[in-house]
Amino acid sequence: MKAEQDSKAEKAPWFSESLARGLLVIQAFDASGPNLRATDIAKRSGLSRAATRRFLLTLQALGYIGADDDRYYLQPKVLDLGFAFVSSMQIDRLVQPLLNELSTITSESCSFAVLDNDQALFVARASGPKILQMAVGIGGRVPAHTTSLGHALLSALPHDQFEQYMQSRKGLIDPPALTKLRASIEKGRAHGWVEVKGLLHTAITGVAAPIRNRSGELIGAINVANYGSATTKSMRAHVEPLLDVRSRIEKSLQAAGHILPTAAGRRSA
Amino acid sequence: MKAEQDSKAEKAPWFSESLARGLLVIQAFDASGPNLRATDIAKRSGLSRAATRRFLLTLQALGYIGADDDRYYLQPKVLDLGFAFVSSMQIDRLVQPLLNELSTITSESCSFAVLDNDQALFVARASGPKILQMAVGIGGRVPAHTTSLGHALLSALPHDQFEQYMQSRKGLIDPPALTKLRASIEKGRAHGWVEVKGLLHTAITGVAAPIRNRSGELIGAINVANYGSATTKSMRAHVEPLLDVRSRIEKSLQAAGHILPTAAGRRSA
DNA sequence: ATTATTTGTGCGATTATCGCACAATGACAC
DNA sequence: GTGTCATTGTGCGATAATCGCACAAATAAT
Repeated sequence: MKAEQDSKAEKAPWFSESLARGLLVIQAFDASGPNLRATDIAKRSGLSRAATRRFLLTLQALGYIGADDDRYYLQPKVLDLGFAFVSSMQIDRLVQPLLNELSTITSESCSFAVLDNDQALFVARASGPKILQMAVGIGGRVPAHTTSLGHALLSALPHDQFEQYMQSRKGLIDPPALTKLRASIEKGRAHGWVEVKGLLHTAITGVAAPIRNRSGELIGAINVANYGSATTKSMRAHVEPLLDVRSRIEKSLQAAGHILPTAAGRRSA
Repeated sequence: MKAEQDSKAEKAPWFSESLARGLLVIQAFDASGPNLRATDIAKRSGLSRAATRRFLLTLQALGYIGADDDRYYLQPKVLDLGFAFVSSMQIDRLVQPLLNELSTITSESCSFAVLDNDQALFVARASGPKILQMAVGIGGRVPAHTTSLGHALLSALPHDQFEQYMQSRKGLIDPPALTKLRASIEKGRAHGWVEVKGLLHTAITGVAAPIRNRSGELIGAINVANYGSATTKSMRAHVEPLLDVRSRIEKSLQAAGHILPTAAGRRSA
């Protein structure tokens, strides 16, 4: 039904077409393969070949794109853009050390993720000493309802946003699973943490807790995950360090002036 | 002496100012903290406040930036841009599994990195079972001369580019270290792999090998690293699996049509 | 209350960006 | 070898996108 973006849509005087188009070009590379020709990219991005070429040249001049003869490929520099996010959140400085600590205490893999629409997006991880490793790496995404991290994230959402999410999942998740999901989230809201067992894979068990800012809004979530034969009991033992590290991360982020410094400061009467 | 970008520099008819400026805005967030106000960003990016605002609004409309009252912050979606690189190289699908395998065989941490100017940029990693972990995570950078990965990368560079690198390091690295570096790289060129001990930290030892495309050009490098008391001998035992995995990664990338599919196809006479 | 900053926005001026059109190049078939 | 087809590089005039100033409103600091 997406009625927006129609043919003659008002045009906003502040919208920078060129920027939007240029970003389209970067994303045209996505899974499409390592090196593309100008025409391919034009097709993928829906821009004219001439425009595509101009953007490619520009990006090349800026060092984001390399060209070999007439094939184009992304340069590692584009990672700077993605990691502008990571460094803007100061993940490496504020979150990673505490995550490492948690991993050492629990001898398990610990991750930090944020919510991106209906997905949990892995931003940082401290791998545990166990052999089995999570297949999805940093920057990877997983449907929120399939992991403890996702449940923790959803449990910290405002009610209306959560209901909106649940609504959007209808038809995509079978009803019994949906019911279970809601139960899990409600338990999470009550306890401040969640436990999820055998959702993404039968052998995976995880405990997770949301990270909030000073005004209680969701920032992300951390978890402790076991990919083997952890008992519920053994996982429960990880909850205390989990919550401890959680609040230390929250303190740390707040001290760094993270998202909404005062948060009280809305327009008053 | 950067004589370029001078006041009235010819102006290129194909360069998209708007794209370049918009990207500047994203990067203005970098380490500057999680949420900035329009004026800050204008200052940091060197653009006029009006222009800055237009780009912020545009990026917000595209979902890359969030706004709260009048603070702006990056949304996780910007990671899509960075990971356009990772997915364009199909790291997760082609490299990560083999990296995991190498880590399992050696019981050590294994990483994949690419060369970005004078730095090794970590793109993927399989953490080993040991407690000690590398402090610098995915997306992180380290001066090339300080790690086995960096040495491997440098050893696969064309001679002129390598010499250019060495030239640029003069004055930044003390002469004896530079001499050692050159010796290490030459050994690397001869053997096809390098061993580096105690450079970034006295306790770190690593063996690494470059990854090349079909035409022999550098793509990246992988390594096996030990953060404890590994002997030279024990590390040597890792060389065989390292080289084995290296060539399997190369095959895998080539099969996926990686960088320069035929590579013979230059302009002939 | 008064000043100093900041934000939001309208506007006319400018120039950056558009996409067509053509020549040149290489791919491929026959 | 020659003829087709697809793709690239590039000029150009037309147009619309982008510029930054300037002013009002709002907020924070003195």
